[in-house]
Amino acid sequence: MVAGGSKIRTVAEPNFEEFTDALADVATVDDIHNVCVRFCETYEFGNFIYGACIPTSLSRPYMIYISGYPKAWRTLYNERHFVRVDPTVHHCAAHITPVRWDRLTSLAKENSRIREFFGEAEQHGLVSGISFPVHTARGESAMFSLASHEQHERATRKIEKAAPYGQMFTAYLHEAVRRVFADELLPITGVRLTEREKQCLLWCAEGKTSWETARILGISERTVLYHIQNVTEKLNVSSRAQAVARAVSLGLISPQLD
Amino acid sequence: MVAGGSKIRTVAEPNFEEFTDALADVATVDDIHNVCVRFCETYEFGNFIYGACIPTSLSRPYMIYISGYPKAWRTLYNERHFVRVDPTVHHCAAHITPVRWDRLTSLAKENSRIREFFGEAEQHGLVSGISFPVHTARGESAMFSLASHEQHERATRKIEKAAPYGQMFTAYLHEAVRRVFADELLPITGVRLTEREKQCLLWCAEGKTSWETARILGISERTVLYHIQNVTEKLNVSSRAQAVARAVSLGLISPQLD
DNA sequence: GGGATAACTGTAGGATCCTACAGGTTCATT
DNA sequence: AATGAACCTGTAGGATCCTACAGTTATCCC
Repeated sequence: MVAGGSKIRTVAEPNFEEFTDALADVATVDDIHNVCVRFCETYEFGNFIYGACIPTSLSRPYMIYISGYPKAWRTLYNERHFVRVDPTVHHCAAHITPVRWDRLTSLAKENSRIREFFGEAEQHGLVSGISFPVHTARGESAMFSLASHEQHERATRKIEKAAPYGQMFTAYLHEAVRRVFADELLPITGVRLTEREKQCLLWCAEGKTSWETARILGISERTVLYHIQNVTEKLNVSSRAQAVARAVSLGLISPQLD
Repeated sequence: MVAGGSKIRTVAEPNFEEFTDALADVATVDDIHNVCVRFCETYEFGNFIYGACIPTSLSRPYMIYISGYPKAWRTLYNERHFVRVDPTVHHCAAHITPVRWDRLTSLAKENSRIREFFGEAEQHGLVSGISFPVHTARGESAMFSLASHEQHERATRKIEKAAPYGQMFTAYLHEAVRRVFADELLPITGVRLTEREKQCLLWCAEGKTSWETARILGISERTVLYHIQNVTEKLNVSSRAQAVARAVSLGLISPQLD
């Protein structure tokens, strides 16, 4: 039953569980940073960066970065607003599969801003690499990139080797970050809605009026308004449409799996 | 720079790119099924199943299954509504990391329905295994499970070995499924909003009234109402709150990354 | 008993939304 | 020249929402 039509080859494989175990234990951002550094070294990359975008009950999402990139590059990146140009960010925002940077060079040919971006990155020793996206059911998105100063051709082998481990590492990494930041994020993401509040908001998101929801739940229309009002206060919003938007992106409301 | 503190060991590693390449080429569900079968065999598992839940502009999400499970088990699973009990489904709905089934047995001790579920699964040769979740920016969620008839202890080695590849395979698998179903899903997920419609809906989701949005966009309030109305027709909904819910879960509206 | 919390209900007025009617401009494609 | 798509605007009436004021009931915990 082993290996249908696939070739088997023998390579050195690092002990991956070391990293998942380590990430399960981290308590601080520094701990996480250290695990990332070790991962990076193990797979022979010079730099890494992790970034996450977490929706909140505030008007702006909460951004988290854990950087193993040169500080000069990070500064330039922010000053020049490269996040708007960076094709790895665009890929990771839309996809779930990793992207090798050499697959993005075709974009650079057409777009001068992207070409400029890659040029500047190279100046800072970020030549080849791979980026891993991850998205959660709560609408959070994150990405983890591994970078090398080597040219694409020379780095291909180690990029391919690291790919599956990087993908899985990214998932564990994000869950670890989420744990470490849990306390800090609780007030803006950990909004607790009562059962009734959820029900009323859910029916609202399904297009029902307050009167219809009242009939469905067997309570008065006034009570439905009352619950919706409590929700808008908890979510710090000013209309039921906005409440629904927040609730959906925070994962407080979700479609049935059944 | 090689391998900081991590142990290096030597194992046989299947050629993983074979699968990503194959998934990039698939055109039908059968093609996908065959790739899954090969993946399954390569990593020495007897059964697999893939399931996806895709939000639509209809009231119910679209469900897709690609099954390499025994038919008798699938039938029983549906009849008994095991999807509500199945702890792998619950894990994958909430998490982004894979879950080994032996880690879920503690739940079975406390909950008789879960215990019953695992008992029935064993009867059908599904004893040990691992499930991989994946979520997309568009609010889609999917999972891929690999199952073996062997007891947990005996299967641990191959589960650990398959884990990183399974995780990455699941991502490519889901993107392949999404491509194959693109035409079929287009009318219910591929709703196209015009630039103005998006702007109006976005400000609505940010809590602005039509009048405020009109001021922001420099148009009349009537025109904002007109665009919102077009959106509700395109999304097949009856209120702006419902339109916002659909738009957010379909990924038509998203928070700024900047 | 007091305090906190969740759930529930009523009245009322102004703000906002929804819908139906009726019309216009611009631009690209056929 | 005609068609369609996107964008734009107005009036008007009824439906619905939002908010403020003003309560009741039940439960759980200190």
